[in-house]
Amino acid sequence: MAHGYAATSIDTVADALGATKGRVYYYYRSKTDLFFDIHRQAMTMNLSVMRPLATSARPPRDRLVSMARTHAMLVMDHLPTQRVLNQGVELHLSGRTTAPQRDVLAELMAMRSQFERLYVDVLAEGVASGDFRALDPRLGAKSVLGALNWMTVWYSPRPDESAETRDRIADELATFVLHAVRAAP
Amino acid sequence: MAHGYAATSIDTVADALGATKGRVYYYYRSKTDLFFDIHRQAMTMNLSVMRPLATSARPPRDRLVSMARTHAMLVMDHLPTQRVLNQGVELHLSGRTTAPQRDVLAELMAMRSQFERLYVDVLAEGVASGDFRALDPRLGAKSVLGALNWMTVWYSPRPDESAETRDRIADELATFVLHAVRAAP
DNA sequence: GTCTATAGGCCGATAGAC
DNA sequence: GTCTATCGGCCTATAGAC
Repeated sequence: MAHGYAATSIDTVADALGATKGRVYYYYRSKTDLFFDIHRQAMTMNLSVMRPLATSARPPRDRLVSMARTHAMLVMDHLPTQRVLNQGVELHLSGRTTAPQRDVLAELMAMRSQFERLYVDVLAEGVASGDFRALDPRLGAKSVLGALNWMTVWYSPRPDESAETRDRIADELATFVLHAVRAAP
Repeated sequence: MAHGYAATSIDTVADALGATKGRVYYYYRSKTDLFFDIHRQAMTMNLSVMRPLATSARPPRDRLVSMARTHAMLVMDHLPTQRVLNQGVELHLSGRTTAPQRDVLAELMAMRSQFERLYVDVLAEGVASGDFRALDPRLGAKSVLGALNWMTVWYSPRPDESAETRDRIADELATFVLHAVRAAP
């Protein structure tokens, strides 16, 4: 989470646990398996938080705002976890996986797609209802995800940071996203 | 560019050149120096392309649209280079640099700040002129950069991709960004 | 200027004591 | 279940031949 997958050794992980490699390899067969497990846990959390918001009966505008707001809060509250999620793509892109790992990786990429589709569907519905301007929902979702996931790059909690500051950031991001896609009033 | 900094060996770099390690180490004292040089070249290119657009005499709206459009094109035309740029942040975040490298890294981070400030200044000017809604220019710039830089994660050129497809993507992104910040008409 | 050869170190993974 | 010890391999970087 702190140094990236490739740059982190199992010894470092063990140190953080106050243990040695032996313990880590008792629970995980390989470094990749460990990464996959963390990735799966993180994505499961994200989906369980975001799905109810995406599929509620409220109008597309409200759903998108609550999704973006909650998404931003997720990044700020679980920054290391969200960083891992973004590293998952890198691992996927590099193609540096062995054959048996590829199935697990495929499962994780499927979860990523589910997550992204929550945004795509809300955008498509909003375009159809006239709430949102005519846009390609898939490109729109990529852009929304970009604005929000990019927080993992620049956001760093300050020691004296108040809950109000985080609220303000989440609100700004959600407003940005809503304005980007809504139909001109 | 393809596998990430940590996961790429100098042997791999040499292979791509049809050479061996010896040649690489004749030109660069260390792997980090090589990375820094690529990073500097990439950022210099970005700044030289984007600065004229950001500082032209046109209204903030036009400048922002041309910046976003060109930025998107930069990502699509120089995908590996832009990926390297985003990895620079990771290296910065991890703090895994030795003392002598820290000065060079600081220089690169200064160039990153200059690049980001191009957006911050245009946004601030647009807010002051009433072209853009009341927003925090720094947060707005982060969001804009997120939407655009996130392209390095999802964009992958298709073999049969036409220039029109790229134009459409760049236009969609630029429209997204403009709508996100402009004042309600 | 480019190569081969290799030093020196770290890392992923395993074996086996306790 | 956790440890120590270690293997084998890869990687950064250097030395020296050509």
